[in-house]
Amino acid sequence: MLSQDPTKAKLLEAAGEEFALNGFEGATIRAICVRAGVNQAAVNYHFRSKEQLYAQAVIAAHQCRTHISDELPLESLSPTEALRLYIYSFLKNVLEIQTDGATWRSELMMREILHPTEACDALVKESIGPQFERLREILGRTCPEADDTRIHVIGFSIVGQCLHYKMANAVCRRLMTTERYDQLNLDYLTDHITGFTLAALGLATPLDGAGSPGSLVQSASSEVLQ
Amino acid sequence: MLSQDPTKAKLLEAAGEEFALNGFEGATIRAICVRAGVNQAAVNYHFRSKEQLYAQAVIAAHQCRTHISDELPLESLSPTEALRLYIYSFLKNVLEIQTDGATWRSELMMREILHPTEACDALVKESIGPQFERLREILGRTCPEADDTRIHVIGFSIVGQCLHYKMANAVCRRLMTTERYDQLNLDYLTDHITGFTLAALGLATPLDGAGSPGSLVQSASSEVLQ
DNA sequence: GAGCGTTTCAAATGGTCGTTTGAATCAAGT
DNA sequence: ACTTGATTCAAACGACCATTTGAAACGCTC
Repeated sequence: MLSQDPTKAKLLEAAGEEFALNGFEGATIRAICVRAGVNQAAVNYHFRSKEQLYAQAVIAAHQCRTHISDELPLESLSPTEALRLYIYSFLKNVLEIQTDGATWRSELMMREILHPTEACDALVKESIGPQFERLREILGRTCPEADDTRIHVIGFSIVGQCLHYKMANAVCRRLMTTERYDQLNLDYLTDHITGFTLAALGLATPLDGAGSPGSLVQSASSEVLQ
Repeated sequence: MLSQDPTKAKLLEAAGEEFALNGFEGATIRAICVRAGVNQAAVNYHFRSKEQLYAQAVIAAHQCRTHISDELPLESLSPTEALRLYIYSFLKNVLEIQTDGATWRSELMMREILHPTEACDALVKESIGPQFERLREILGRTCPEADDTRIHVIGFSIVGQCLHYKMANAVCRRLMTTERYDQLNLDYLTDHITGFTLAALGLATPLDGAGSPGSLVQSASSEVLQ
């Protein structure tokens, strides 16, 4: 946590968890302060209101997130390898298979995405935007002639596929038997979404009759395929 | 609205709008009753509590929705044409380009998907499930050898791409310039997602260097491409 | 250790929430 | 016209909410 003041830091952490769990309206200052172990009046002293606390909590939450954009050596990989690694990392965050127990951060982010408040601008500018920019760099290499709009919608197709397992998780569970749902681990989904996307871009053979991800296409493949 | 009682019907309608707009915690019984033009005590008389009203409102809301599964002649079309029509109809619902002003119904549905309550089971069973079943029928024709899990994840890839423009709408806007965002109308997105998906399945040529959706592949195309 | 600005605290404030109440009103059978 | 059961109504209930208050506790300089 960036804040030097331990009370503010504890409040931001506790507020993030409570807001993620119960939403803005559902979370109470009382519960936040109990969780933080501070007096109830501290919220209105350090922040001016519940709204301000929420905004600060959202910003603070994603400042602690490990950013894909910061750690992955995407430039040193081929476009297809970079894309696979990006999807893998994205899914890993989405599926909350994280070593630390900070599963509430992405939950808070989903709430802000679906029902944006004033904190959304900061969230996009500092976290989502740079992360998406890395994806656009990869796609710029796979589709050198594509215009900016096209790059964006291809990016949205990739991100949309990944986020669906977070956003509509409850529905996905109910649409499948439990045993089939349990097959959808990180590796399976990475293979599927990567294969699906690479085939769409002509960088791998299409999903076969059984729907399995195809193999990589050799260089200069796009001419061959057309 | 199915309910014969006009008071219950007005309450369910008003509750749906308020819950969609403000969420369960944010919506108030007072505001719902004002919107419905009924007395405040009517909620606890006709429904037992706010929770029950919410559950009934969610179920009532999607019972009025026009179901893709009911009206489209998917079986009479080729798989590729059926898929395009399905994606078009799905996007049309998602983007809320609907003649009636019932934009709040899909909003209520999104809330229930992201934060499911007891109403989620009914929602999946009666609305989402049958709709997804139609998609699975189409995909069963395009990927005859695929197992059930594979059909599901391919379906999720399609639905995920479409829903992203609803779920993450605010983020999509902020990631693009306004003029570029305005390009993303129903036709553009239908072309893109259909082309992306058909290419991934080997039913169309991959997106070209400019990222534009490719043309349809002739029959027995999968052997040619491999 | 006196003075002073900052931070914490228990308690209270006013407001709004979901729910309840009991009387008023309505509809229909006799 | 009277009875009876169902529905509506204005008003009030207790609970909980975010926020405020003023005193107490703290950290620091002189």
